[in-house]
Amino acid sequence: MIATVVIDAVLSNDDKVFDYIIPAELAEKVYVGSRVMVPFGPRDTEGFVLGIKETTDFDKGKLKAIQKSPDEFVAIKPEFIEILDDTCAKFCLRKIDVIRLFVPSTVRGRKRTRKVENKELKSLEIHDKQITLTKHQQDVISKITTANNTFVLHGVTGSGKTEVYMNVIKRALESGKTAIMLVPEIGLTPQVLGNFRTRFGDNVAMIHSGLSPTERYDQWLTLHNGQAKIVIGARSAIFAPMENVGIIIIDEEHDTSYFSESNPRFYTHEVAKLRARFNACPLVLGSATPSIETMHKATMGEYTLLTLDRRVNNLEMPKVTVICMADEIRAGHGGVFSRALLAKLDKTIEEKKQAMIFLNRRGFSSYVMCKGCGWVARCDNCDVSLVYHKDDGQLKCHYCPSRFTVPKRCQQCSGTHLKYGAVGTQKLVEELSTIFPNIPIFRLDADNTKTKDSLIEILSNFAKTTPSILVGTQMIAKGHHFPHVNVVGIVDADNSLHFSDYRAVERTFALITQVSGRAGREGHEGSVYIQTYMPNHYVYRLAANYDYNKFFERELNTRITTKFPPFTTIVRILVTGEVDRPIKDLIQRVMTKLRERIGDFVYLGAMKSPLGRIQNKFRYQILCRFAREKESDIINFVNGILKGENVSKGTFMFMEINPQNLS
DNA sequence: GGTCCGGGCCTA
DNA sequence: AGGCCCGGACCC
Repeated sequence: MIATVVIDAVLSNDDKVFDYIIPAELAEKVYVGSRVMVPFGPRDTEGFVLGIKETTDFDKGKLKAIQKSPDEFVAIKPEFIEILDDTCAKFCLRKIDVIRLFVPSTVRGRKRTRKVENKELKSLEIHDKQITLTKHQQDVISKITTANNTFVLHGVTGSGKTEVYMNVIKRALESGKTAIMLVPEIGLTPQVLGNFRTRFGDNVAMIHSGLSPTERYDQWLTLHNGQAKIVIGARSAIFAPMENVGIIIIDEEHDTSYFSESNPRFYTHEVAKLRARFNACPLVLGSATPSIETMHKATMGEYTLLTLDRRVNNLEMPKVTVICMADEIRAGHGGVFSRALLAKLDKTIEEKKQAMIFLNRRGFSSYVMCKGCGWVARCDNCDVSLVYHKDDGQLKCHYCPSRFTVPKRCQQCSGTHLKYGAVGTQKLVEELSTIFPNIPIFRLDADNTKTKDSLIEILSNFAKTTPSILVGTQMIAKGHHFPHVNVVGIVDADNSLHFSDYRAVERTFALITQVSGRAGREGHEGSVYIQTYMPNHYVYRLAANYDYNKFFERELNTRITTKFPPFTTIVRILVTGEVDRPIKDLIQRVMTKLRERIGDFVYLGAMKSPLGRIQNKFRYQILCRFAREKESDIINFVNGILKGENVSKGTFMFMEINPQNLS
């Protein structure tokens, strides 16, 4: 017999497969999906069997034989073989790119990791207890368990979505099936894992990119051999090697982390749909603020909409107050915190409760500027200003690892009057410590959660300390459940509105709704203070009233009139490289070809990308917008052009469909 | 990914 | 003419 083999190396763009003889002594060991060692050119290489057949078109005399099949198991399960081609086509990936998502590096490669027995993964348990299901929850559960649709579960924060998830998962397990539960970020997995282990025992595995190679191998194998029936994880867990999947849940489905923004680029929802179709199982996209695209599909009948519009136990939604910071200044109050928020913090501390302060900017201040000449400290390698980090006394670039000492004088005019720009989380902690000297103030952002367990540590310390205040970036917005938080302050809410991006308003609405949802979860009224310079912006008015439906309607109208997704398809082609000129030429060539071969698209331009240089690489991009063509046709068309270009070493070119990030 | 091959271009 | 560097093709 002859095996079709994909070589585990990035060969070239033509995505070839090679035929090999299966020797008689390996006939019982080589299956479709098996990992094999084959002679390839001058040496032996690893590969994966994608098919087994009797004949070949290749010159039989030149066929070589498979050397060995090293594993006791079949590395790629039939389901993945089945969705391989569709996944490649959807995201313009080569077979090996996708196979590497299916089979982690710990399973590939020569080095075999030893299985570690009884390895305990850190988990975090915060709440507190079995809840009797509301009628709404029961309705939703019965709908999900009776149809294999893609469901959009639109549930306000605190409406008990997690309880719904647990129940549909329980049903899946009861009928002998397995379950995939995705959360938007690694930081959330320990908490969810803790809650699921309490309910389901050690049936639960966890997969995300933060695991050590050994842990990852361990978890992967546990799922692969069927020992664990549930996987909790970030986006890469959509590739968990389980069989007979009975339910797939994507929680906080609007979250951008479900888009892989580096190679290999894929969109979790699309993979989930392929898996759900293969397994004939329901897919649940849950969120308090479903993305415009998702909700649009629900209104068009492609997805089934389910709604939970009440909090459990009839809790009120937190009361939201929008505060005009310009008014504060006019009243002679120029501080970071408004008077109303300060008063509420006072009261909260008096009542021995907790507060969360949200600011989507880490560091101490966002830039250092000379008051005399306007010089701003910038990164040597990137087109961005440097952020001052007071805790380690450095200027840091947020786009590369560069660190600089803080200048005492302006490096242009030698002036000594340096101004520190917009406040970050570090500065907020400092201010709060001055105002409330005896109250523990915790901080949570990308800077102090680098080590594996630091996030869990901060969260659990905050959870057991009353009164206290937690300051953080959007990391604190997602899903965490803290019963004693009754006030949430949103400092500089406008921050995310100012991105020149058609999704900026949508993102701001989602962020405010998420953060607000942290307040008042356990029988006491919560309050939220939004500090803004644009108090009349509709995003604040609608977020304050929890009026998602109005917001969706309004945003969808904007997308129609401005011709943005879901009514058009945006394609971004980005080229990066160390030398300016050739990249410029390359992007111009591609632009010309795009223009030559298609008449019916709105051309937006080829230009230096908003961040013109990152990590010493120049960046140019083409943005175009297709109004009528099918997405798959667009992908094929653009990809055809890109493949025709020879990209020199050190230069990268790729396309993105409806990119999340335009910088 | 590694290796081999050939064209281009420098030097003598 | 000889050498060597780089980019492309090829590997079942």
